[in-house]
Amino acid sequence: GLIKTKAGLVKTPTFMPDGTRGAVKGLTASQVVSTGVQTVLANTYHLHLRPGENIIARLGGLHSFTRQTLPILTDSGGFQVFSLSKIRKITEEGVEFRDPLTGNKNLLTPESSMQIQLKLGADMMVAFDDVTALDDEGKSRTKEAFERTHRWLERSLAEFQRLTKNMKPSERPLLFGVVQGGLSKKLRKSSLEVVQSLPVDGIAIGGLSVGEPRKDMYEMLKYLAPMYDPARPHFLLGVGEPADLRLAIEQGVDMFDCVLPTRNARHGTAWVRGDKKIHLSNAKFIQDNKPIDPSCDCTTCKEGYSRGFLRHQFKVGESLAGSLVSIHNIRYLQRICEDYRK
RNA sequence: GUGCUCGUAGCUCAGUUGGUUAGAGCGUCGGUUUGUGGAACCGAAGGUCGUGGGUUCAAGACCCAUCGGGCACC
Repeated sequence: GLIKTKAGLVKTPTFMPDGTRGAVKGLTASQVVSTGVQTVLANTYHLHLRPGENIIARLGGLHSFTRQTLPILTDSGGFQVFSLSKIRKITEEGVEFRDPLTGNKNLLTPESSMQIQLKLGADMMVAFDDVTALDDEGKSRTKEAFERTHRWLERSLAEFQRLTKNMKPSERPLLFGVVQGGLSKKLRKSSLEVVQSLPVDGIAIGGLSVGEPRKDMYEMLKYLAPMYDPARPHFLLGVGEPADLRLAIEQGVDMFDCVLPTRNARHGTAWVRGDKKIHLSNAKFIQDNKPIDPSCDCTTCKEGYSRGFLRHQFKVGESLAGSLVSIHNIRYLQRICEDYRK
């Protein structure tokens, strides 16, 4: 498929690396481009706290601020306040939470999430949703969160429409609604119907890949596959294992984002042909002169950085190793996407 | 040569008036990571306590000798 955004076209399926604080950790904007990805993610929650959307707007918006020319999708902050569950309070109005660094109280609502994302200058935005875990405590809240996510979606959409009504179509960002419902097929189906009944530009599937057995996620993706609106892109939030990507693409998913390629990279883990993982800090690579994956076309492999060199850099704590392997891992996922486009 | 001082894990060091199976940090080795509070975390291996005697129910610790390092003095 092809997604038209105000910053350019995005071919799907596509993988988006997470540039949570405005940068994919350890990479320059052009290094990110060099991996062949079509779009990157940035985060409402983090950028709102620091440096703040007003500062970024004053510095020309996300593209100017981060020097990234690729289309940028901002996440809504819903997942972040979920992962900060210890210090948050959910009300119908929104989520109250404390800045983990300063202790300051903050309130994120569907309306403020839309305002922040627009101020940041996002090309694609996500509606503010209520995310739950899939453990026993989370399960007791699944239905409540599912219902609230829909009410919040209507508020997100209303605020989005209010703020963008005077924009030309070519300047207007795209808005994704989020499907919730935990591991309940009944709720998921209903949630998908609600989201697709509204004039959102894309469908995001949230609340999966949060620790449930892989089988459960696969089953849900297979179940949802025939029900997607084919005219709109389908975005599976938070998925980034190669095998998961393949399965999801085969079940009609168009977009992914995940911290895994970059987090793994910083910790010395690289994917190689066959979706296998290697731990570059292992002693067996001390004298290994081969690139991470001889069949890979990423710049790290093409320029010949050896496993032995990378191991050394990891062992002495140089951040270059994490950057070089991030380029490789992102490229690995991007190649999976490209293979499916052929 | 004399005096003082120090020798405990690969490294740097804890180790109570002598009291279970001698600990830590770092390093080494292995693993975990799914809409980034994490360049984070979890686990494992690794020691005849310089050596040899002695005292004691019991010694890393006390005594003697010896080897090695450091410092001071002659």
